[in-house]
Amino acid sequence: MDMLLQGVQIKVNEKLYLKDPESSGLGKKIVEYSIQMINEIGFERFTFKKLGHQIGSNESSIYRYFENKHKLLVYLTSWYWGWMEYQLVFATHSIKNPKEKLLKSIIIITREIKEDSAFSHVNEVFLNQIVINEYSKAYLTKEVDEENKEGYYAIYKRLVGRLSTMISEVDADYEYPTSLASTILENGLHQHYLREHFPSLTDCNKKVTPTQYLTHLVSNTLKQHLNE
Amino acid sequence: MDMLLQGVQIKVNEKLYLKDPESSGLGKKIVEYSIQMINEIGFERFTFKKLGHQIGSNESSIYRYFENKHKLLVYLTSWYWGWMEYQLVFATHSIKNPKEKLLKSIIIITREIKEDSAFSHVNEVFLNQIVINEYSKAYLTKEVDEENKEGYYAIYKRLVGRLSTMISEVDADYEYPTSLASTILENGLHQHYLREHFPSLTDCNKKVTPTQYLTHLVSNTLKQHLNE
DNA sequence: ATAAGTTGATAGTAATACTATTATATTTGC
DNA sequence: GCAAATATAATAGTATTACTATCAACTTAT
Repeated sequence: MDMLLQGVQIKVNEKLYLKDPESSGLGKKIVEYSIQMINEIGFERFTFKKLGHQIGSNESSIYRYFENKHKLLVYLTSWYWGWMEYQLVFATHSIKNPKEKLLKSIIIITREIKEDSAFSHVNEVFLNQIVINEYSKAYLTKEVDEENKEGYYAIYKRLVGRLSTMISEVDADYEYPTSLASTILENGLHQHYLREHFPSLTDCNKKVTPTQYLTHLVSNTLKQHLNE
Repeated sequence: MDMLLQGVQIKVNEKLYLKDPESSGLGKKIVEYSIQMINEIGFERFTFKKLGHQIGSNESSIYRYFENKHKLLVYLTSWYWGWMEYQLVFATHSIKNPKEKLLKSIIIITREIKEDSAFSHVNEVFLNQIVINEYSKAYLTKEVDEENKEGYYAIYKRLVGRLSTMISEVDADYEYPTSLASTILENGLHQHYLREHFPSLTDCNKKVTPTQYLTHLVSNTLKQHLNE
């Protein structure tokens, strides 16, 4: 996954941080090592104190970048969705055929990330794991409506919107393009999780990918309509 | 939803509690008010101390029933899935036609719970909300594999299994019955959540239910096969 | 009536999730 | 090259969480 990423920067909502982590060495370290650490010990056990220790920096310094670990998680996952959106647009913009375009998009969105790409301090492989294991915790909170109003989830929503549009371009009569789009994104993550921890709850395994399952699902759902 | 529930007891894994909450008045109070409180303030803010205060009991007494709030959450959600399984079996056991049976099951599983049923100290309406808002947090932890081995998620797995079987009975050639079953369960909850907090991410709304969306999805996916 | 078990009250510990203050580096602007 | 501005580190402190331990009081079963 080596693309023309030099000069490209993923923009996330500025309210997610107190000081832009991209603006300094320490900020980048915070991002780099928080990804490593959350992936390793999980979000619950992760603390700013531990992270400070790990990067040879002070807890209080980290608090100058992020108000709390929840906002850091929303920041990291937003970044991930921004990166995903970039991949999606990049890989599909030249595809004219709507069906082909949609199928390509499903591949991009639901595949497992196995290789780190060109953003030096962000490990997308780990970040993909974090999104699978922790993303729900970012929005399943009592503050979700306020945060949503503040635009914390704007990138993710834009991504669902893009996918929804592509679905409608394949089948303008399909009644649930947005629900189907959100299902692809969310259930893509879920099937990855099940494959890893609850193999008896999925048909996905080493040989069958969530991509295949969801491609089949979407394909048949829309084909049905086209044949009517 | 008034059924013959007298004499029926939902059994959950015994490792989830230190002392069976069904065995005493205090235990039942813990269950009743923890459901209320988690629903009200959310799982993160919920503590045994607050609960103790609410029920006029001591924090330490609650710890004699549940090791920690995580196990209480797994207990409550297990109970919910056990209750759901009961509803499912009860409502579908006499249906012979596989397609009809599956459709009825999807309704049972994905509908919003609006009425409290006959289990005195368990409010299923609140519990349904808790499952929508908090269930992922029960299994998205670093301890999931151990806990799974201990059988904490057995009821949920059995429920997915039942649904998967029903799918295969409608279409024996469909390649992803288990994934589709887990999608129905999980995405059912998710669409309810989106409808409430992210209306722009779903086509479900006051008039269109997650049940309709998922029924349509499954119907078309399987019909496709039957028509081949 | 006594023993066994349950609950309540109190105290205490380690960790978490911060905030505040001050000292020390480092950067930058001129 | 130096002063001013800014960033970071160190230390301390608070309230809350998530427990554990102990002992007293009360309830129930025999």
